[in-house]
Amino acid sequence: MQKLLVILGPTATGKTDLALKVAKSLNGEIIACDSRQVYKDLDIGTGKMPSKNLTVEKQKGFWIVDDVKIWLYDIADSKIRYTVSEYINNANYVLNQITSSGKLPIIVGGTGLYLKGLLEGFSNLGIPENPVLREELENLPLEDLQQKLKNLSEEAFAKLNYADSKNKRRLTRSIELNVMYPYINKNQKIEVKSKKFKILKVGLTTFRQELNKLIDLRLDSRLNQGLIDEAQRLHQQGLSLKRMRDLGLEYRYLADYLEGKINIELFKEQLKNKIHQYAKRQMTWFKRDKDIKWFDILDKNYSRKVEKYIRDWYNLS
RNA sequence: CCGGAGAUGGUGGAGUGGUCAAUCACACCAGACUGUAAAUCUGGCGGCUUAGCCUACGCAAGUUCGAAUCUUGCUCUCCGGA
Repeated sequence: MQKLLVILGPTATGKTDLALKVAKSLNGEIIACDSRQVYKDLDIGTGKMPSKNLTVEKQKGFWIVDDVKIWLYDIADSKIRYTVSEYINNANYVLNQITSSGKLPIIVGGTGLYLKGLLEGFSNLGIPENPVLREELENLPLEDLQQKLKNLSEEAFAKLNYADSKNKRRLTRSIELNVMYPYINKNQKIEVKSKKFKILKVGLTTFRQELNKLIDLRLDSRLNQGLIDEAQRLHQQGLSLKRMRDLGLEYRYLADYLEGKINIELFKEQLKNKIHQYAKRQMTWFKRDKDIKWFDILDKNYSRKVEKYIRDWYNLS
């Protein structure tokens, strides 16, 4: 059976570094699984630009970093929202390419939803967003959205968990789905990668406090790499502040900074906190997946351990 | 040294006699999440033997049935004047 390696974990744990090493030794190619690295020109803030002095060659649809192909960088326009559905299509395409060339595909990323969608498939992918409906629902209060969904389907509302039943965005999507259900073919096939591939999931993490320290250091190094210049350039090229805020984390606070709402000290302080929180959310998501084999990146023998673990899996059957 | 303002929970900052363990925001902790996912949302957040009790709004002493809220003294901080 074809093998598929997945390297995942919260931000700032060195997933790509590990992937590059493994790709070299096992003749692999990397598929990024990151909801923000897909956007063209968001290089420093999304961590596409390696911090070490590695060679980088940008090509259409992929980068070559240190002689290793990394797919799914720069495939979207940062001004336009890209979503899971597109990711799954794009990633499937690339996955087939790599597989048919006989190489080892290595999925690297921290976007849990994208990864899950790719590996397990999603049943609702056939139903795209409905801009007209969304605009109509956009400014309704929570209670109205809840009522609308109940009217459409009492069952659908009941299926939402407590947190989601108060989440406008989820309610909107659920309404959207239920409006469309009568008109779609429910027998669409869901491709499930986990059945086609022999998958190894490797998780990289460490203790919260240590992780936070790494995040802080990384932010400082991104600032040195020219993070602010990058944002300024993007803004000049027409990326609105509003859109930057939607992109989250560095770009959200960069927008505040460019607008003069916060100074550099506040920028760093607030952003660091937000990235810490983000890392925590990533862990919350990944913790549920019991197939992940976790490694502590601060363990003295970390490198040796993961690399051996991966090699053993690769060489076995 | 004189005049003025103020000291509230990890932080900012409400509250000016009872319904205050104290609005709210941030931070923090935990969680959810199948088309915005770096997004969005939920719960918790003084302590405990947790339908109750204890300790708390700078410190101390008072007034009152009752004080974070009123009075007096002390300590400290900030602003203005010497």
